[in-house]
Amino acid sequence: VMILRSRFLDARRKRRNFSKQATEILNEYFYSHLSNPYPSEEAKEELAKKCSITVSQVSNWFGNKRIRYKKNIGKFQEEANLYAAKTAVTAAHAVAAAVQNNQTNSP
Amino acid sequence: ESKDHACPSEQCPTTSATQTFDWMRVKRNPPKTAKVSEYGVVGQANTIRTNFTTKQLTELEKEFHFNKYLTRARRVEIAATLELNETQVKIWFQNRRMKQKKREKEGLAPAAPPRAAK
DNA sequence: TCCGCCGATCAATCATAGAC
DNA sequence: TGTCTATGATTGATCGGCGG
Repeated sequence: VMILRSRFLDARRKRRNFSKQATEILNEYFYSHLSNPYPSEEAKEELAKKCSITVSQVSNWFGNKRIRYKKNIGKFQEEANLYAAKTAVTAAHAVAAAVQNNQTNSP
Repeated sequence: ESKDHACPSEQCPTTSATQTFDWMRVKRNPPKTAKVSEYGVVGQANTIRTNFTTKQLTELEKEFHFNKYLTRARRVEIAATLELNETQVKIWFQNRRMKQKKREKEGLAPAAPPRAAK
């Protein structure tokens, strides 16, 4: 304890929660890409702009989200279903659906 | 870009997209920071993150300002002085450089959108 | 084949904001 | 007002790829 938390004045002290809508945007991306929630640098920049936060903050958010999600999947079940329903379809699913259609409907 | 994969077969109408994808199973190997005391192997199963002391961090920081990169000789010297592995010193400098880069980038962009026109 | 670096990420932890 | 939980940030260390 006496180990004075040297950097007891880290920058992490005055933390600010992101806006409700920013979190909304981040969660939408996360759950619509649940199979691979690793946004590219470009995607991060876009998310950062939409959320009015920095790219680093976007990276931190995804890093924390991934770790905490897999640590306790059950705890996020409700949230997952909420966003799964809210989000129409992912690019992957769209492609999969297209393939499915092609197979059933021979052009 | 989007290289989705692993999608065995989805047919769960009730439990939607809640599968266990590979990224959820990723497990990192524990640190191999084997502390070698004078006497042979004090093989401490160091599976914990080392907590550098303020003194060590101060010295490392000082050295960093002098040189962003270390030479083998300097690394050995510092490791001995601070009682750290050469690897720990090496990694510290690597992380420090990345931190430096991140800061430089952060402190020059989010300022204000120059030509945003209207 | 080994080593150092980079970029991204992990994983544990810190410290605070918010819920109760 | 004092916990207990949610969450953003920090950081030692790992992973995969690249170049020497």
